[in-house]
Amino acid sequence: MARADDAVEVRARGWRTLAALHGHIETALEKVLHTEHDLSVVEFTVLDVLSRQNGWYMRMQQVARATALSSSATTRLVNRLEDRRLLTRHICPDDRRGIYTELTPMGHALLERARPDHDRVLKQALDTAADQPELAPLLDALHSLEQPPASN
Amino acid sequence: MARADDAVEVRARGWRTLAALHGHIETALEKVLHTEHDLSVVEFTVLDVLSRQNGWYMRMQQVARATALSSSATTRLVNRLEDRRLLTRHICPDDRRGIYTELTPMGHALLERARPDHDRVLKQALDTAADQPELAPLLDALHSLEQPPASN
DNA sequence: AAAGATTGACTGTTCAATCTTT
DNA sequence: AAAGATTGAACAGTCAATCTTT
Repeated sequence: MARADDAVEVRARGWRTLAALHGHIETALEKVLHTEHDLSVVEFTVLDVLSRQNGWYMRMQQVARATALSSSATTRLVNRLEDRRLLTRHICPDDRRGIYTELTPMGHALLERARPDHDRVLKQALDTAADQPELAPLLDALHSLEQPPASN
Repeated sequence: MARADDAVEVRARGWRTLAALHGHIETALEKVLHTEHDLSVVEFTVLDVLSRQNGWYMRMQQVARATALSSSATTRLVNRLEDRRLLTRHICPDDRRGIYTELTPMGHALLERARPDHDRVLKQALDTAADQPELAPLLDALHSLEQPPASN
């Protein structure tokens, strides 16, 4: 009975499961990135995202969206990375309100040093998650995701 | 070429997608729960988890695991909720190191007041996520999750 | 000595207010 | 006036150290 509430319950359970898996992975990544490379997960994410911009630039707002952070948190995050000489800021020439960010060679180097640890621990976290059978549908979905729209 | 790296790339893309979806939902829930009920998402989660314990009790460590929080953050979280008279602490009688927590009637009442907003915004967030076709496999997986092992 | 919980010091995040450019 | 980015104040999180109980 109470069949009408089923969809609500299913969504809530799905969300709890998603949040649990996310927390499990994030905790594992946070630990290795912080101890080995003095990077938080969101800092690694920014380096990774910026490394993918070839020939174009992201503004602060776009970085904020890519990380699900507020714009003030993004300012401070970019400050930290700039202070460590991992990226540089440029004023956007055709709209001087906008700020472009770009990885330095040091930023690229740190990212590529951190990436193997990131990838290894990500695999570990997914493997241990697979021990909980109720996560199986979610884990299956993760590796059946579409390629992002190819740029060439 | 570089076929051996494919699995690594697939996992990394899956993780980015999962994190993006998680951030999208969490931001939406955070906003409504905070403005309407002065609750953060993790505070709501604790109330929800505690409301499911009927006849037994969770210790602090279990609350910490359920929320992917450190034990010190859990202590402070439970402090906040206790200060608001939403739950009570009991010393575990057979092992006086452990602390049990239990919702008060006020805690139950707030939870049930907040739940409709939570459920409505969760549905909204999932619906707008469905506009991004690359999230489809993940969203499908969410509502095909198994029932947790029934207790009766 | 180890397990469970808490406290202190520090870092990072948010909201609201501000400053600059359009 | 609105958009983009930054700053100040308050709050929430982590790690390391501590206290109590087993």
